[in-house]
Amino acid sequence: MKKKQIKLKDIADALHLSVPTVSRALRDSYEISQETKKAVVELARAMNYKPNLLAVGLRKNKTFKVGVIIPSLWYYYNSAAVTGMEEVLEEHGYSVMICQSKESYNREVIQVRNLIDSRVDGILVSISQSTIKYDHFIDAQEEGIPVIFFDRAPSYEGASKVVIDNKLAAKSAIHHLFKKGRKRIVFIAGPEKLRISKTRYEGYLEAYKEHGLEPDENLIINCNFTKNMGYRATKSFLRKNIDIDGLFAINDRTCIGAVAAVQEAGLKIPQDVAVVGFNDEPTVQYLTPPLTTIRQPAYEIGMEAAKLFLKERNADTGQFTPTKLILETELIVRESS
Amino acid sequence: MKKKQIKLKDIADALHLSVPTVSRALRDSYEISQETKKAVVELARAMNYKPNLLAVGLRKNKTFKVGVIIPSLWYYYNSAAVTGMEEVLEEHGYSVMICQSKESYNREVIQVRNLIDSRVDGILVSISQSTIKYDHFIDAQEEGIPVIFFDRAPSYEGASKVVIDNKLAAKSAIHHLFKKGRKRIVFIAGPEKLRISKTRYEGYLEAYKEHGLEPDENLIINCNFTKNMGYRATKSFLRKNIDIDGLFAINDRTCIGAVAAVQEAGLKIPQDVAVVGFNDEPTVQYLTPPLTTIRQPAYEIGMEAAKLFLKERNADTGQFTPTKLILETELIVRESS
DNA sequence: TTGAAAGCGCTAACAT
DNA sequence: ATGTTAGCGCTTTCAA
Repeated sequence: MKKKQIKLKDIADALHLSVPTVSRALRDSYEISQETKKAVVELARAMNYKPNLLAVGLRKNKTFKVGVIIPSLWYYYNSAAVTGMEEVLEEHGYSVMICQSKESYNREVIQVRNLIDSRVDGILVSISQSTIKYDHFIDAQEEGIPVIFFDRAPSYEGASKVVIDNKLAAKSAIHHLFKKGRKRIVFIAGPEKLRISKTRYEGYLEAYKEHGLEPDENLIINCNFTKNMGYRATKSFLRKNIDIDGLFAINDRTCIGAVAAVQEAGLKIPQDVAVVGFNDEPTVQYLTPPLTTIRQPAYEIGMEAAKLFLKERNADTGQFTPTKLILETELIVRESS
Repeated sequence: MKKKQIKLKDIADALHLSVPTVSRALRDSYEISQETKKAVVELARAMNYKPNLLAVGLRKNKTFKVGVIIPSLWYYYNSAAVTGMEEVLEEHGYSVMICQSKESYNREVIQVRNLIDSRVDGILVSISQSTIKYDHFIDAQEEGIPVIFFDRAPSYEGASKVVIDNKLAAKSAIHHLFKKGRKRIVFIAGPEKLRISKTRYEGYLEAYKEHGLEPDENLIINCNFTKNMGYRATKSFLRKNIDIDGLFAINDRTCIGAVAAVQEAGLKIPQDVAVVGFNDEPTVQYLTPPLTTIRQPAYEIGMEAAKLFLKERNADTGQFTPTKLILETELIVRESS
């Protein structure tokens, strides 16, 4: 049943031409006569010729594949970013290979190596929670593969990044809660090592300072990035009976868990505790009460990261200046605050 | 900056061997002496040799890439299925190229063609809402590329499938509502053309029949697969003031919209209207009230689809019998019913 | 305007 | 146990 793949030679033979001529004709080279071009193109269509991308890739040392590494497809903003990238890249003939690090540094390293081995033309990464070394990315760059960080970017300055201003976003959330008359705001800070956790925490602190209030360290909860962890951490926090009137969580999932814990403790949202999340995941507007949260432009982040790749793919490695793009977030106020 | 890629020849030259010998040594061929093997392997490690997969692929006519086409990464069960596939496939050295059809037949066709052009070793598909012709899949099969359908499979019998028993699942939901004393159950049926919509509708009808009740056609709502559509469709349905006491939605997203509409109309869930969704998306247990829903084993579906691919990748095309795997669903009872 | 020759990096068939 | 030759399908010299 297996159909034979048409190759250049088949067309060449049929038209009594040579293979290179056919190749050039199909690429519309100036050195080929109009008639030849026409004949070749028509026959190629008729025979349903498809270039063997492996052969082209081998020859040109390009694969037209871009590797994307994200912590997890479950994260709404990761999927959104990937979709934004595809939007941009597919127009330029690239396809995307998605790898999930599952928040594991080891997996991330392996995936980068695999992508290098697969000779992808570029790597776009949102780093895992546990990533603290960046050698694997440097390796990729040394192989001539441009690396672009998006969303979760490391401190490493040798590559371009597309991020949001996490500090500012956190500040805006806290100031919003201040405006609602809240002063004792719990911060569910996420994993300690993660850079965006720290940065958002800085925003939290700065907001307090700007408001002339003293932050209380007891109000900080570190926990992992899941609903369950948010639930459990909040639950055990509430047992301490510390006085609170507001809550800001590093992301919506954790926030959903926290909200459940708060409600179980008999506290009313927003009357007793005003709540703000982060990310504006699709379902949070249907929670009871609908969640106030910070929308980050994940789709746009993806698009911009892809555009940076397109810009850098041909740049002479060695001496290009990495770009740092900062996109704006938006506070979406709903009934939880 | 760009490091030179080490190739077989570099190793061969360094050891005064021929390229094929090195190649065989690295693949642990029986015909190579132990010492040579050892020397080659060690040097390869030391030089950080990585085979050029393009060249290997060109030679062996394999790419170790598998194409996956899904309607959308937003759908929880799609992401889950993809993750399941990766789990299985990465062990066998395959990487996955994910394409989102975005429910568009045209995009799906283009993506299949691209995957064929990229010479993927297999294609795993959950078809789009608007797919009614299957020529593109047949094309792929004719090129010798195994095609496996998962989740949303077409009626086309020429390829293996991994699905759930949609009729049975729907029946179990309706019977559950019957047990709760409900008789006038709205069915939010999703897009009319979609096969799983029809099948779940059949389950709805059969349940009624088995229960000795006459189904009422006025209780069927057709609408698209989004929260908003669920909301709007339910809203306008409720305006007709038709008597209802139960609601079953084709998926959780639509269901969330429907629930919002029902609650806005002043009806209590589950007292006035008992509600069952479909998919058990991660957030639905945190809705108010937590949603009763049907869990489909998306992750397992993905794994099984991948395993079928592994089984079929070497089978002689032409005369293999397609497998049809049916996985079990589970009704998760929560407070909405 | 076209063709011949060479080579991308690898592996398989056929020597030896 | 190792080397020689050839070829996967394409593009890029270079030559005519």
